[in-house]
Amino acid sequence: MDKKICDGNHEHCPAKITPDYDRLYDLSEFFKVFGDSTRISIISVLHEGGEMCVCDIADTLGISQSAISHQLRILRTAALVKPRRDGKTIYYSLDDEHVSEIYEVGLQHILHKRGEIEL
Amino acid sequence: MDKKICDGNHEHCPAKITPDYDRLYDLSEFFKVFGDSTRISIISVLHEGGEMCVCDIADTLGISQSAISHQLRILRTAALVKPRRDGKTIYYSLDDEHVSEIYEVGLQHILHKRGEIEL
DNA sequence: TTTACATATGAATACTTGTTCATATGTTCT
DNA sequence: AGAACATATGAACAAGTATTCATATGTAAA
Repeated sequence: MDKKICDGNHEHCPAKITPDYDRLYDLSEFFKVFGDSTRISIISVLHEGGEMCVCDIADTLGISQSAISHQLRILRTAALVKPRRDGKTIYYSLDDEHVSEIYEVGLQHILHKRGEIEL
Repeated sequence: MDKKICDGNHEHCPAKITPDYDRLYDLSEFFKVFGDSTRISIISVLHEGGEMCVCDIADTLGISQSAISHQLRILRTAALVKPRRDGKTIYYSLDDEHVSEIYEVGLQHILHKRGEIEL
């Protein structure tokens, strides 16, 4: 009952590929976290400025403390940032080296597309 | 009228950072494209299998031709894939080397988190 | 223990987005 | 020209999500 959409008589009919949907789902969820301007801004700020407290992030970005806190939770859950408490203040920093790497590659890509970088 | 949220008396009050919001918005839009399971599956399939036509992508993933076509448009608009017409058939492939790079780094990240890879 | 500060969170709302269904476009073959 | 095939697209609906507002938690100082 394999419902073929096309007749399969194409010149280029590639070898069967069996996608690992679990992996791909996790992967899309991972990238989804980068795909919001507030969250990528938080990542950017932590990437540039290193460890920073919530209110300084909010102040730097001009976004409400509540909104930042909500997004930090998502970033925390995804293990992209990690908190460190010092008294009343909680400092956040990037958790994983992959985060910086992906941020940088993505940035290079859009700078390249804008012609602001030669590569 | 610089409404400070915190009093700024923290031990670690970092140097002023001025985010480039235009860049960050573009960057988030870029990552947003990766952040959908259908689109990342398309990217995955093209990454593994190289150039492939629409109906083979749909067939491989078990997703309707219409849904694939809609998502291909988004990928095309973001310049992540490029089409090549051959008669009735349109073959798609990954457009930019950055796409593969980001896909691979992201995959490594989640495999690492799952403990399926040592790094 | 009150008061003030830093952060987190629940509920509600407004907005975005992915899929389906039906149909349109464009190509090839007869 | 007409039929069949491959892909694209518009409209509608459902589902997800980011922000705001109000408030709660937790910590430190008075």
